[in-house]
Amino acid sequence: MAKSVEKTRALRKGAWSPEEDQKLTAYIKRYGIWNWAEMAKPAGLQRSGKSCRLRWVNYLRPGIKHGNFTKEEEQTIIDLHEKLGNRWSAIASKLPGRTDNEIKNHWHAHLRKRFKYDLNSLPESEPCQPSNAETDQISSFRIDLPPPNVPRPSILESYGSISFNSLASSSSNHPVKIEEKPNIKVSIGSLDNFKAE
DNA sequence: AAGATAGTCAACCGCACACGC
DNA sequence: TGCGTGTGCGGTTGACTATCT
Repeated sequence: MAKSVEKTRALRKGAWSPEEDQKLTAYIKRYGIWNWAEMAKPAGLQRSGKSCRLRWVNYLRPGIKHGNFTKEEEQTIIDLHEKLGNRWSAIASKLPGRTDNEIKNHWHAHLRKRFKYDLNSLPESEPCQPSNAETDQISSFRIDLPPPNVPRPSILESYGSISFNSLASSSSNHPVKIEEKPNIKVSIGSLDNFKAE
């Protein structure tokens, strides 16, 4: 399936260009997430499904906080890492807007180093809040009908209402896991179109 | 000013698991 | 029930930037 598809065309690697970001975002806004492996082509991207998913989940998804971790977030990471170990996705699920990749990076870059020198007294650091522009990205979200000749996203058929974050960060095959993700309220238009068709 | 080093973060890789057939 | 496929996850790498010498 996707593997064979991906084998047959040269896939781009490396950093994503703004154009690629725009294409992926526009495609997902319009059609939703139905199959990462098959989405790339109609979206006009020469990327693997994995690459698209990673880019979306870790960077493009609305609600992602970019910027420094607050003291509270750092403490949460420390506490959860003590309980859960290197289960970054589980830790990320407790920190809305933070991705497992970001937490993992932060841990390796900051916290492990801190633990090395001083386990108990974290140095003071100014919390850095994400800009309004970033948080304001969580606004309305419209999903139209899928393009011709592609399967419908089963996730949208199964749920009458859905949080955008759930839609964005999960596969259509694992609806149970979706509910564990932090809820970010958004409005999604045109869901009825799926049912009506 | 230029090279070396350290820090940061996006992205890739490979494995494991869930699911559908 | 086994196999193929898609997705999620954790570890790692590499590019880029900042700072130091």
